[in-house]
Amino acid sequence: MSRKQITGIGPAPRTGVDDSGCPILHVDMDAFFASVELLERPELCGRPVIVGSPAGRGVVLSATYEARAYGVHSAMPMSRARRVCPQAVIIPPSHGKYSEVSRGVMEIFHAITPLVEPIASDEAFLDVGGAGRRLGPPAAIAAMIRAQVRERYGITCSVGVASSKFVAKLASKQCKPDGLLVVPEGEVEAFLHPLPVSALWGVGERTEQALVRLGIRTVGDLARVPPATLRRELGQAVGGHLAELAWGRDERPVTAHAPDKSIGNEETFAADVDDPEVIRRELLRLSERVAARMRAGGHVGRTVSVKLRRADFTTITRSRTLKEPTDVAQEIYATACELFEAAGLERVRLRLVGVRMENLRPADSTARQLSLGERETGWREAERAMDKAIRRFGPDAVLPASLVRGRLDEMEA
DNA sequence: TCTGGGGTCCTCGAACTA
DNA sequence: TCTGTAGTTCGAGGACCC
Repeated sequence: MSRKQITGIGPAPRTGVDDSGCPILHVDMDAFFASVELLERPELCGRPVIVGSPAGRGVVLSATYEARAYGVHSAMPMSRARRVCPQAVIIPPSHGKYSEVSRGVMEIFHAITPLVEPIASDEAFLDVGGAGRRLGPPAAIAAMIRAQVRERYGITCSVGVASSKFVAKLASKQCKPDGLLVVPEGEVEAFLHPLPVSALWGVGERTEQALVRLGIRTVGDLARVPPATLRRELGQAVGGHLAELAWGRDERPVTAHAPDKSIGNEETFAADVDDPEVIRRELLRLSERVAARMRAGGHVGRTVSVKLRRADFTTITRSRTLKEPTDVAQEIYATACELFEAAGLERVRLRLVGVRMENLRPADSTARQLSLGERETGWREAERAMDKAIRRFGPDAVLPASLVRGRLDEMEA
């Protein structure tokens, strides 16, 4: 196979790489959070560094390649990470810093094409099909992006260049860290088929197990199975999707503005909790956070969903669709409490609670119906006033009374 | 060997509606 | 009016992603 891996930050890749049918770029920052931390602490370069909560329950958010060499990976429980790599320097996360760098990197992308689809703070798809005349072929644009990110922020990224999002994503993963990989249109199958099925987007632990039971271990194995068999074994959507991906077929366009579908917050307690009062207080805190985010984003939502995770990690969700959409924390909280009570988990030890709003729509497209007897001013206006105070004086400027009481209880304890 | 937090999407059964 | 059917919506849970 003749796919070309180009590493380093040269101005344009050498000739011979056929990137003509490859307008899609997937840019993925290397060990993003850890790299940002090293900018402030250059003395740690070359040492194993883990970003994650140093105490309590938590998982690894990011790790340098030196830490990964010991088997540390993201989402690994911190307690285990400390055990496999005791010499690692552990840095608590500072999300504000990462957001700032992320915004800057996204600006670099937007200067190249308006067709930027962010997937997370550290990766995005770009469609550079329309930028060729101005900036050159896709591989040259990819090299330029890598150079600019390194120059402006001192961190590295890897870029996959391909004819589709899915192949570009696999390509960037294959060339990590600090690499650039073009998969020419005519070589997609040769690139894909030797890869393990777990490399495919949408194949996690469960699906991989199901595929292995069918004797399918590589993407090539998968490609040889009739799509009808995959649909029967894995379901219509997943089976059909994987049958297409195995041949590199992925028609999804790069979409710059995908609307939010849900907004939620959840919290894992430092120790399991079975006191319904404490849980209700947490539901209020989460409802406040969710509602504030919805108002800030100009959303209202109709479905309130509550997530409750027991001490044994089994999780249940309960949801209810309201008659009218809302962005009012008190309405969300009242529904969340009803759902919690209806779940019958009072006095059950819980490790996590969450509140999520689904069925979102723009607030300005929704004429709100006042219910019979409802005053025109109320919680909605009070919460908007709270938003203003918080913007001016900080997040602790205004709190519901029960949260203030809760905080006092914590201080006294 | 203990599992965060923020999301999306899919499946399936029940309830509802035409 | 009752019954069966088919389509749609809702709710719960699970799998997956970063």
